[in-house]
Amino acid sequence: MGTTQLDTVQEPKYWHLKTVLSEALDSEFSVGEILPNERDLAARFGVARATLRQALEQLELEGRLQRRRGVGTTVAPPRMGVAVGSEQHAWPGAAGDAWQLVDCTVAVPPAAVADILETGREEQVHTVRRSRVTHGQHVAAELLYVPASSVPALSAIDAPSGAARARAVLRELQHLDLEAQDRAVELGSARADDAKELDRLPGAPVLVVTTRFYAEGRTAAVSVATYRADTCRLTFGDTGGVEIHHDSERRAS
Amino acid sequence: MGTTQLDTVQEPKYWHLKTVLSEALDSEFSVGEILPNERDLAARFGVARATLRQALEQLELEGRLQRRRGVGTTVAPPRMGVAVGSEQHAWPGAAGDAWQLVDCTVAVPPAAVADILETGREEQVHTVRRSRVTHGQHVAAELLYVPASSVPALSAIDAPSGAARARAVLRELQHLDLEAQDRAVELGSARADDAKELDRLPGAPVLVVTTRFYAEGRTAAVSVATYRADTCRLTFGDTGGVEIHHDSERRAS
DNA sequence: AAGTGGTCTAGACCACCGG
DNA sequence: CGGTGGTCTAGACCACTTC
Repeated sequence: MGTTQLDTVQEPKYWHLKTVLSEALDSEFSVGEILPNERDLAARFGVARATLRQALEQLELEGRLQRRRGVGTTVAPPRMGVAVGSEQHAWPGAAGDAWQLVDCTVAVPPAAVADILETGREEQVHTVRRSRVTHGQHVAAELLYVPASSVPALSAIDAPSGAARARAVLRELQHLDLEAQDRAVELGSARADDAKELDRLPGAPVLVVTTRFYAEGRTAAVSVATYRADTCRLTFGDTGGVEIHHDSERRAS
Repeated sequence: MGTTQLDTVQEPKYWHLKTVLSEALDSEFSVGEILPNERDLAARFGVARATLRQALEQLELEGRLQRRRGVGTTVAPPRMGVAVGSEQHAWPGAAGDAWQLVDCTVAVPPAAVADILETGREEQVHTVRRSRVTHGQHVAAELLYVPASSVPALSAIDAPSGAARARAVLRELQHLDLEAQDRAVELGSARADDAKELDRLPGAPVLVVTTRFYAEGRTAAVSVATYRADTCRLTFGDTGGVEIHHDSERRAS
């Protein structure tokens, strides 16, 4: 990349810098390539390191860069498309649904979830933890909240623990008649536990997908899935039964 | 809020600070209330202003705070739910669809859009600009790209300009038989023009919703809608025909 | 003019990864 | 161990809003 001077304009330096870097990434770097370190880059552009970092943060947010402490900054591959619309309505755990069981506990859910489930704010529910791996990348962590009333066959005490218990909860769920589901997407920042599972630092930007499952006229379960915002593009197949071909579900290694 | 000391722990100060502030927001502030200014807050917690700002940035990202230059930092209302799933498939511009026409130009779209449309990268297309207002708030800016081949009745030169031209393009679109649509959501940062329309600074986090409209076996139009990530929760109605009642579509003033 | 948040600097030290 | 990105400081000045 050239050592182009930053013109003295009435535009924040970090914004200008981001543009310059972005163009350099397009033309002079290939996916996976390592950039010079932050101190060198800052010196090359004649700005303080903090300013340079502001530009890099933006580019990372847009999925153009990937930074790892102790390693360096690399050019990120294009975001991968991750199907969220879920082909037809199906309970979590239906045949091969891209999610991998981690474990299951019984715990009091966050107040926001309790309100949606219409359980009391102190009431414990089954909490299944799952994680999603796509194209070899860890892209999402999920917590699935299932009130005991949705899986009456499961006694809270006799079920085995961990993954076996998780399987049991999901198996019981399939017995219910799924009437509808409801989804919302919003921006969030990764909690410490999710961040660890996603191999990011706490606070990393994530797309939070909240899904509400309806059965027997009420909310039978709620899923809160946390997707890495830097590497994922969430896709919703709304194709009305028509088969669509994409050549865009790619991700270079 | 208390002047609680930040314990010396092995956890970033800004992270701890964010937690403390978050709890204070829950218990001691109400929506719309103005926080003390950044210099005072930093002094009160015994940290540098930059560190305090890191915590505030996180809270703003999560939609808990709203900051405005020259004004101050206020407690944000809960995010508003914005329907994106679009009740059944429909062309943009169908009866009362929450969007407001701004204008229309003929221009070369970004390369990524040209690729999806399968037009040449130099080919000009109709570009309709719309904006979305929900609950009195400016929540989204959209660019709708329509190749001339999708609206053959419109000659590129004789159509009127501005909003009138936009209406004409949308009217012609309705004549096509919409076969399917396809949607993706990803995180982005606001370009200067979108930022201005959304009353944010350039670079503000946005949720970018890309919708592809299929008709006559090909992609007939592409919409790129930019939603304010701080104030919006995108909802997708996947309710399979069942009527669902929410009590959550609220937004305090 | 006064007060706010936004940008920027030039340093320092820390946590983590790799050889 | 050396090198990387992550955190933090204590200042300064700027852009904007409000009065």
